[in-house]
Amino acid sequence: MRKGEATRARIIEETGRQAAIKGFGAVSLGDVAEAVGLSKSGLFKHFDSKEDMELATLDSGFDRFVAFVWGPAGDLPPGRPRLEGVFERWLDWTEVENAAGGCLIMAASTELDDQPGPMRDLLQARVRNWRLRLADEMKSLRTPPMSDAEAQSVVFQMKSFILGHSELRRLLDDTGARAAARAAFDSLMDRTQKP
Amino acid sequence: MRKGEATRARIIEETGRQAAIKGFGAVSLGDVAEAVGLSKSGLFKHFDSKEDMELATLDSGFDRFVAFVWGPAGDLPPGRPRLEGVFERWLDWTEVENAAGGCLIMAASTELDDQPGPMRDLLQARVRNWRLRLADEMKSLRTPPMSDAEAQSVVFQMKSFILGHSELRRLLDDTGARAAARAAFDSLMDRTQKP
DNA sequence: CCCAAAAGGGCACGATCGGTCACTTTTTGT
DNA sequence: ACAAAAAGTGACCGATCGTGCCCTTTTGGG
Repeated sequence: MRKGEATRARIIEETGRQAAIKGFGAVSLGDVAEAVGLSKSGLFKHFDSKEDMELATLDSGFDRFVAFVWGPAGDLPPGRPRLEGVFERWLDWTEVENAAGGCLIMAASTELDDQPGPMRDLLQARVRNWRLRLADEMKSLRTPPMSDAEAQSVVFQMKSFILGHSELRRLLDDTGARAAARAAFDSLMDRTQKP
Repeated sequence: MRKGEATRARIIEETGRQAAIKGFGAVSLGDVAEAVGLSKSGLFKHFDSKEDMELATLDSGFDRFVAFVWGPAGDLPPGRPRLEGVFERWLDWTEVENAAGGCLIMAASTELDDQPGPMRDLLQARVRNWRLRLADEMKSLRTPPMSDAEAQSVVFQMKSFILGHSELRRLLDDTGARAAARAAFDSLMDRTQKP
């Protein structure tokens, strides 16, 4: 049962890559099967249906995202250094690590936000959880800690700059995207830290 | 030749609606034809191909966007009042005017940013143009006017808050999305106006 | 009213869609 | 080494995909 897991992982990886480019709705089983060197029917030994495959891809994609972005930041001291590390890795995630299609989660968010179902539910739950983690970290920026409402407001702006950076970089081919995002985030941190 | 134009407009409207929800790649001619009460072959009397239809939809969608968001702001005095009007209408556009699937342009931006072709080219050109218009307006916030670089930085943040608002509202079902976006934008305008 | 042009329907095409089934090959635990 | 379980194949299903062709209906200008 070892071989199967490896194949399953390869399928998930390939599905994620294609979904980030074309969107989940435009990914076909045939394309994935061919890219991964399997027959279409071979896919069904690892997933019950296309939706099952998509759910596994989204869930695993989120795991990889959190590990990539938060992982290295765990070594940094809490508060601003850690938040800056997270922001930097987040930028890396969209423009370096996923050079082909950008961030799968971001693509899925705008694709699925108006389509009720298990995919949207999963996405919503995990994004909410991620924002909570960020908000918690925000509080340690000040003593005494800021209110939940203020922390959420800062998280909102942080995420906004990530989204803005992605558009600037991926759609508008603006090489200054990273600098723009970093400047906006630094200013936000300055304002948040001091009264 | 009057009747045809009306039908063409209905097709474009329906295509835009569906594309905002499912993405352009997942819109089928059959679905559009049925929704507007035509046969599939009837569509081809108005468009040469599916891509032709999509291009017309995106172009027309952008026209409607600019008319809706910028139109009413033309009556407001230049500078901050006008920019606040634009921002407010922009929020309306994503959550009120397009209640079903949100902003078509935003959906298309994340879907097409990694797919080279005429659709991406059109989108890129029109988004760039829109940002230039905003940047021009930004300059009249201060005397003497701010630099191009600074104006672009403010536009970047403004657009970021629009994107952040959309995610908060449409994916996370957060009713405080509008307040969060407005607060962030107000703060940005304050900082930009004063030295 | 008339008639050309525009608008639209019917139908079929090859390709591909997600998915099933029976079968063969490979891997794995013992 | 062997049998059971897992992994993978190929043929095939009904439905739908985008599109072209030919026919009928509707429309609008003279």
